[in-house]
Amino acid sequence: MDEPLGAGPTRHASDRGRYGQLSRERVLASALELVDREGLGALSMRRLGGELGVEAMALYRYASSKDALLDGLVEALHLELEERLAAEPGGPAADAAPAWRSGLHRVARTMYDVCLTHPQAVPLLATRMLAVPLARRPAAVLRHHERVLALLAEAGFDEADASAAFRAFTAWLLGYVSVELQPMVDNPEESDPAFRLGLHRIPPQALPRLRRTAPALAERGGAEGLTAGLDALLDRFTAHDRTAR
Amino acid sequence: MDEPLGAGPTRHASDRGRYGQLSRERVLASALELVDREGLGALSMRRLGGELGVEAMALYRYASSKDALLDGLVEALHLELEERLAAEPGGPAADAAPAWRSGLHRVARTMYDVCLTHPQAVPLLATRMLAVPLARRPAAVLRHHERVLALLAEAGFDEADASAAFRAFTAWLLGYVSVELQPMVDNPEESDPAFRLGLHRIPPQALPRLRRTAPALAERGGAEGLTAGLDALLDRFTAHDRTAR
DNA sequence: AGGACAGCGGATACAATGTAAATATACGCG
DNA sequence: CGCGTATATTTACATTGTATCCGCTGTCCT
Repeated sequence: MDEPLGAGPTRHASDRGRYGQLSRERVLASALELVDREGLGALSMRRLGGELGVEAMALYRYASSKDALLDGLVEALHLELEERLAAEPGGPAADAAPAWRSGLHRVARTMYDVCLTHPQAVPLLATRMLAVPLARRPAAVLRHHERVLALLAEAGFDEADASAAFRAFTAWLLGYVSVELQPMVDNPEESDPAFRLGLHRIPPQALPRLRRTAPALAERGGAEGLTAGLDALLDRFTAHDRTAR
Repeated sequence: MDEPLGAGPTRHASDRGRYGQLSRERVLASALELVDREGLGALSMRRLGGELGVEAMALYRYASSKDALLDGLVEALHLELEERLAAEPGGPAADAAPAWRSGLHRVARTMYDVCLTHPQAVPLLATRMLAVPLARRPAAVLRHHERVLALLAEAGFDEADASAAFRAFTAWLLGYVSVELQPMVDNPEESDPAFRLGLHRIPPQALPRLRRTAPALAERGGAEGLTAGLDALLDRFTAHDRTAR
């Protein structure tokens, strides 16, 4: 850590090509990897710099602040969403559902999968993303919004209903992944689901239902639970002048 | 930063009865007030100490860490929920809905109101609260869970369905308040809703639906939107062996 | 070729934060 | 009164985000 000789601050950065190696993609990918591995709390500029073999301040060329970096992670998640959607094209639905509905299912399920891959990053979706005013959200997020709106338009919603359905879609999706994926993060190595919730040491007589239901609460609803609830919500909006379904 | 005179570190804390004034309630109330006024980012131990006329370290007697303090805020929100539920007793529902259903409506609506009063604290619900394992959550939160489970049991759900319905209830409630209340925080003084989203400077031809729908997206669904969606979700779980709706 | 130049990364510095440890103070009880 | 315990303060430190300035690297122009 000390500078033994050489009064001038020389000879440092010439140790090979640590020059053009950084890029926004590399920074964000490395940040996401770090968050996946050690959680959001481990993401600091110096730490991330260390991962990339670079000084902390170098990162500021690719994200103008830490908040901007977090927004970048939100963007990265949506880019991964787009990749996955493009990978599995999901042609005309096998089941009898209309195209717009299975389209929304596919978007929701894919987002669920993305979040399952990066559970530690989920809080960013529920907070940072919503905190950013619509127009300033990363392009990938806006494209995602646009895709959902297009599917809703395809369903024949007028503007008001589409807007309501859009908000319901977003709320349900974010709420669902938050509730479902966040608990998995904290005691990850504990396989017994009942124990993972720590239901031991709930006072025995107090809160009887909670105590009884706790094991079942540790179950996951999975992507099926997501799409099932989504259908329920969507039906509510389609059922304006016709009967549900 | 220097000590001009008086070698001994005396004469400081004798300036009147700043002694037994602190309490957990006062600390949490002051913290919540500060968050309401200036946002979560303004909540630091020193700042909060300042609000209470006390040094930062004094707070550690009432919250063992900053995270514990944030959990305390989650608790405070749920205490306020309980107060409000107790205040308006909400006897037998005026409408024809069964008691359990209007009970759930009331809980959801009241929580919505609480969040409306403290929009800056909403992110804590969606992150801190879910991150804490079930059994370690504050007592008020557990009582809230118990109440919801009791209402679901009253509805005749078996354990598995009650658990699924409980998760859906929580996910929808948290997602809804997050989506609905969080944007309101950042540009609070902007009354025109379209402008609040900053839909200006969306590229004109790109994202046409988003651009067209943006004004409608700025609308709020209000508590009605919350309960409507809740009904849709609950119906999905009641409709096991009977036809939907 | 040489030399300006723009962009990249490093070095240093600073203020703000959470918090551990030791210390001083106030209150209540014998 | 004095003693003990709960309460608050002081001091200190490591960690964080980030402003600023500087040297280095590669490119392009003449």
